[in-house]
Amino acid sequence: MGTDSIAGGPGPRRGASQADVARIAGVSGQTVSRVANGARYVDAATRERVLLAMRTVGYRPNRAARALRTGRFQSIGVIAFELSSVGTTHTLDAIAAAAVEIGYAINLVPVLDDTDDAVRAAFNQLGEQAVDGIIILVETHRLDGVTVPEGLPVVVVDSSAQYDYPIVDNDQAHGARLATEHLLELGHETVWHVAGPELSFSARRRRTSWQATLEAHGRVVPPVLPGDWSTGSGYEAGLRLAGDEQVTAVFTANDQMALGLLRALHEQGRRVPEDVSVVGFDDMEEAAYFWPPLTTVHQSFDEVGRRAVDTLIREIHSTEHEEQEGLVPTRLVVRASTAPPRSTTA
Amino acid sequence: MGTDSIAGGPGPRRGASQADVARIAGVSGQTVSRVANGARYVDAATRERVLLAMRTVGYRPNRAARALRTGRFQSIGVIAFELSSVGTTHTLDAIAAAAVEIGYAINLVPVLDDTDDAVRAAFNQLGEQAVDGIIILVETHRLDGVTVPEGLPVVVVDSSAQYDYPIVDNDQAHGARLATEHLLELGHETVWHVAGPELSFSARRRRTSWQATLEAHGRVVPPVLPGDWSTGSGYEAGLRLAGDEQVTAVFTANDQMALGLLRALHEQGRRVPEDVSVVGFDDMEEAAYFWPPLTTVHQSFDEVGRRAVDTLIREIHSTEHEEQEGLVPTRLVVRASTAPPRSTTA
DNA sequence: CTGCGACATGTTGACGTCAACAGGTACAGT
DNA sequence: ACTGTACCTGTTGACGTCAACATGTCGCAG
Repeated sequence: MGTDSIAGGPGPRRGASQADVARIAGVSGQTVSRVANGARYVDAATRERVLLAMRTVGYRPNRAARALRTGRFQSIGVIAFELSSVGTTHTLDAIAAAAVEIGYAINLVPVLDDTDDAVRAAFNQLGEQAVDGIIILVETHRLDGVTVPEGLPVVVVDSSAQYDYPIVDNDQAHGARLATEHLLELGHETVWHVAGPELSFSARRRRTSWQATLEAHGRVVPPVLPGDWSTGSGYEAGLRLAGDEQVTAVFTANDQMALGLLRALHEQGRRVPEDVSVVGFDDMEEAAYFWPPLTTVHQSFDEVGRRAVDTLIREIHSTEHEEQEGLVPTRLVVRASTAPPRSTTA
Repeated sequence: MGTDSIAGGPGPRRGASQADVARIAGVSGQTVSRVANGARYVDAATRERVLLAMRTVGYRPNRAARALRTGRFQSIGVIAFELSSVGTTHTLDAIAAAAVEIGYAINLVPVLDDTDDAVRAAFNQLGEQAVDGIIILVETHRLDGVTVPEGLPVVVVDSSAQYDYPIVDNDQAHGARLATEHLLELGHETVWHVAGPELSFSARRRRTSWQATLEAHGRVVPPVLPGDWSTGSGYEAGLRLAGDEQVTAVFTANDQMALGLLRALHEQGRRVPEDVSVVGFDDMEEAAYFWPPLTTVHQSFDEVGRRAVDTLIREIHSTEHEEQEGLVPTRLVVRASTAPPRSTTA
């Protein structure tokens, strides 16, 4: 029979090709291509015949061939660091959803550790990967020595402004200011801060903004407690703060650390919010069920993801750089972990 | 000059090709290919010359062309549902890491909602996507009417055994038994259960195993409290259980629901573990910092992800199906949320 | 009845890569 | 010297697709 066996072609798995469809439908390959791509100028009857043939043989266009021919891959690369962090995960989720909706595939490249080499390796991967653009979800500033392949469009999800690429992010500074001002307005003398990791720009922005807000209100700026996003580091910070009666208000750079902090305060017999008020950052799903329910800064990861994709697609289709910075507003969600201090100076 | 401008080729972005490297190095394209793929029989000097040429022009092999030629894409598709769930995220993270280490790319396809159509759409995507195999992280049993493209290797991360594909998962049944027995051994009369969503096989396995364990010990099986993995649903369940003095031990199908439950119990003045013991499932990072620290079942998502990739790769390279089921053992982590009941029948 | 635009289809070739084949050279064993 | 084997390199063609360029047909204005 005409159906030749597995032998012959290079790869093992060979689905039906455009040519097969063309033969069955009695048209040229080009017409099949036209139908597949929804081009104009195809007779309705012909189109039907082709579609039928496609269905019978189970035709699927070969992305590799298409990409080779057109130079377009309909795919965007996402470089992510530490998928397990709340923000990254949510953002990735939103990015994936947005990308799929416009027919783009997601090429996920994890950065295994935060050495320069790992980051470079990730970029190299994407260099030979078939992607039309890159979204960087990496939470480190270590992108210096790294060369982005050729003129690949790039969008960075980060609050730093030191790249030449468009940036999309939650408005960290605004959120941190909201959190700090909220505590001051409640009557607290000053606000302590448990920071995120040094290398994270988000963390840095939150810290800077907290400090600036305190200074703007003429308050003392207490020493920063170091943290690394983890619940454990929040717990450590909590143990250190619990001993100090002066501490009546704490702003932690994320919710997970806030959880650890709450736990440490409980253990040490400091009540929240009666003795100490706590504000987090992220508004992860669980935050509303902390004990007590956590006042925190809500971030719109969905919106960030969607905007990142939008921006990247626009970069891909346009020729010139548009260097806009897209900050998504954050908002304070007041729950039960904050209250006026017990002994207000009055 | 020889360097022709942007015009000419189809796509806009054209990096250096094998031919360019060949010209510079003064060899044939085939030799460049050999160097790129580490083939034997290339003279050391020649290899150096080629490598140098590669570096000068910044050559990166074109994955699309390679895939077209070889029929191999060095890429695996991951179909994931609800990225934001703890287990899925961790597993995806591990999968990505494992895949990258062996030079495979990850093609992430989210299932936007849990309708059949959405699942089918995801598969279709991967059908024309360039992937060598698929890992299914979808937490639903709705894979019935779905046709997996051709003979694409598939690995399912799920506890159901109803597919013809290899399965890798944490040993849910074992974990649930451990949790239940732990509570019985502490002296509790019986154990209540807050279940995960109906459609989830993991949830179902945990529930079935909990029930079987109770029956094996001749205990009364209390009615199941419905949940949907969310903290909120755990809270609801907690409110319902808090009123019943009979309830002294609860096993929730995941940690997030346990958090909600703890909160509800606190609110209603039921102390944990003095009045009620609670066991979760997942051992998410935060669990150790709940109030009180949560006794829970630890899952090795890393191991599951690694095994899933291993299995898939083996499927890709071998011709026949190996239908083994790889269950990764779980273990109980005892913290402070469990204790003997106050009034042991003695 | 000529000509021109809108419609409909087909032919050719190239995207970048690698498998298959086809030389080669060098050196061992006979 | 002759054969065989290990090594090294080049030539050719095809993977499946689509852009560019043919050809057509049809209907309608002039």
